[in-house]
Amino acid sequence: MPGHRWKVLPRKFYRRDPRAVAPELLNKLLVRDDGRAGRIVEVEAYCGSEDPAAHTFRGKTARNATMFGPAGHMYVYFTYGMHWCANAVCGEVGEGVGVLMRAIEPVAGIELMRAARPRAVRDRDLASGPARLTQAMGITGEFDGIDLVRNERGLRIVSDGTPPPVHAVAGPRIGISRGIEHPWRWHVPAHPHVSRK
DNA sequence: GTCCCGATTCCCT
DNA sequence: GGGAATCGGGACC
Repeated sequence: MPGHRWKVLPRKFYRRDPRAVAPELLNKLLVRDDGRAGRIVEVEAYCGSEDPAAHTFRGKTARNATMFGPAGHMYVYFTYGMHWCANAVCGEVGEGVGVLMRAIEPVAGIELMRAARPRAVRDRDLASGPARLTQAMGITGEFDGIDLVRNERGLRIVSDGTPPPVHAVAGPRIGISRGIEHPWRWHVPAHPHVSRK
């Protein structure tokens, strides 16, 4: 992989409102040092104490502690008794805000992703969905709290120079029952690897 | 301690 | 479109 041409996103990129960070994460690359990499094509912002859909809405707990920590770290949580989901922590320490990565387009290490997701027949099913994404990339609870800026556990988010889409599609978030009025989901227009239309 | 349900996925109809 | 799988967090008694 031409890693030397990739720039790791700096801490300051994340130290902002997640609603500003989220659309700018589109077209960035989530990269593992085992060769797996994918282009981020769908994200959602979760906004702490002002957002009833956020895990952090009711304050800090053992489970969500990472979200209240420094920006640029990764919050990984377990849900539905079987799935992991991954977020980039944003904002300032104590805010409990971040961006859920919902879909990537596989761009490297696709054989490893296939091995991790043997049931996915089509490439577009490999990582189009928040739990599919973590399965394809091999992300589990062991990655909760890692510093993406420092490439901990070999995981990072980089730019290859591709800008975010000029007109990202915004709409309601998926799978939530409260806060549905907020258009805090963004995806690359007409991209086949987005989890839903 | 008990109970409900979730930032989901997959398979069946 | 509907339901099962599967279990821990968190609200509430």
